Amino acid sequence: MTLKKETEEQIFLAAQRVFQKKGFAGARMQEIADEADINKSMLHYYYRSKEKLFLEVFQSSVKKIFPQLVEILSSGDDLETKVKRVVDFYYNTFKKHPTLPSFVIHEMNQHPNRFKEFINSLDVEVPSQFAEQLKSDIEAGRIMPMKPAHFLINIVSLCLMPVIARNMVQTLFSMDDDEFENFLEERKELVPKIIFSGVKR
Amino acid sequence: MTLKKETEEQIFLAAQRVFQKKGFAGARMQEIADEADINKSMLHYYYRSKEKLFLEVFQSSVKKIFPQLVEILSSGDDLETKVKRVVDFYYNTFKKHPTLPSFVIHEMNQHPNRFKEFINSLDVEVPSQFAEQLKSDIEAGRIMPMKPAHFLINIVSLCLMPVIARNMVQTLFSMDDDEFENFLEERKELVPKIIFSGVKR
DNA sequence: GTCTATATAACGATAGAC
DNA sequence: GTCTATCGTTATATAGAC
Repeated sequence: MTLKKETEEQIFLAAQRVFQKKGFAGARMQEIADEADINKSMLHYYYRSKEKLFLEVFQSSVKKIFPQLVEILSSGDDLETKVKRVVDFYYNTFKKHPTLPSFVIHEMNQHPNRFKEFINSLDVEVPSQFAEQLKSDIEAGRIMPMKPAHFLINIVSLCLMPVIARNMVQTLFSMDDDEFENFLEERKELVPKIIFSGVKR
Repeated sequence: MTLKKETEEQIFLAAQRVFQKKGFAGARMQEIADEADINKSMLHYYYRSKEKLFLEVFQSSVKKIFPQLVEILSSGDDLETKVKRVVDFYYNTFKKHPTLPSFVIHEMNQHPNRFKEFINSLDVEVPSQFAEQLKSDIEAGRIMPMKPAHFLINIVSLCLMPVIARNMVQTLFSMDDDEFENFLEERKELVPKIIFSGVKR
């Protein structure tokens, strides 16, 4: 008997890497076992099935993206600070887990209803105070008029898309890995500027 | 003998639907055959293997996204017109093919090198004239200062992300399908406004 | 708990009749 | 060109020894 907790954790971490890279359909239990350096039977011993192992990884991945976002939006900060915190949070998270967002999106699109149920079970909701805060910044001319949904989707789009489509960006603009890292760093400053670009003159 | 061309075309269209929805690893030859209402053996008769059928679908999908983009950027239009045309083009394309962008991104991430080679074989390149055009609009204060790569990625991000993450948007903001369609319509106007929001005051 | 061996099912692909 | 039947492989999952 090695330590039970360690083995289970090893499997989970390996599964996370493989699922996030290959997706559920593309992942192989053998590959996860190899990645964890653990016998393939152990995967079933601890998680019963590929499906159950996947679900744990998927739900844990979703939790990395949404609750933190809502937590920042619910804070007492002013809007500009919130936006900067969201941008920072996303770029730091995806630096550690580059394939996390495309994984969540791909699997969410495979099972939309399962995803909806899980999100609802987390009750992550955009705080009602947020809409008023946005309205006041719009009236002050700091942000161009738009609904809260557009505002949030804009931030998320500008942060996530370059990470998801990294290969596209590097190919089209002939960037090597260092240049791409630098590109992302530049966006940390650029994205909040765009979001707070005020009304068109 | 039914018409050869029609059968081959039927298979391709069915494969397009299934691959774009499920991805290569998640797609089943039997499902493509059912979707095309054609015997499974015919898939191999016309396309030899799943891999070859997939490649045709993937390459055709990539061609739907990039060459048109470059064509618009290379035109004689002023920058604001170009942006509006790009936004219109993407929203119209993805209205017809909602799963196209997430499919291309997912498969591109599975085989980055294959993707790069194919893109290079198309020689889709951002026209050199474009950087100068952007510079002149920046100097005129119509756009906040940034490199061409940021400018283009911003447009693509704001257009593609809501389509790719449709289920996320609809879940978080409790939109039904009609409300979501309306949301996209609103963005057709909003995105160019954001892009041309000028310098921060 | 961990391993080897194996059951079982699914899937891509082909052979061969028509 | 189109069909049925089937081969060969691979993948998930389990049985059973240790």
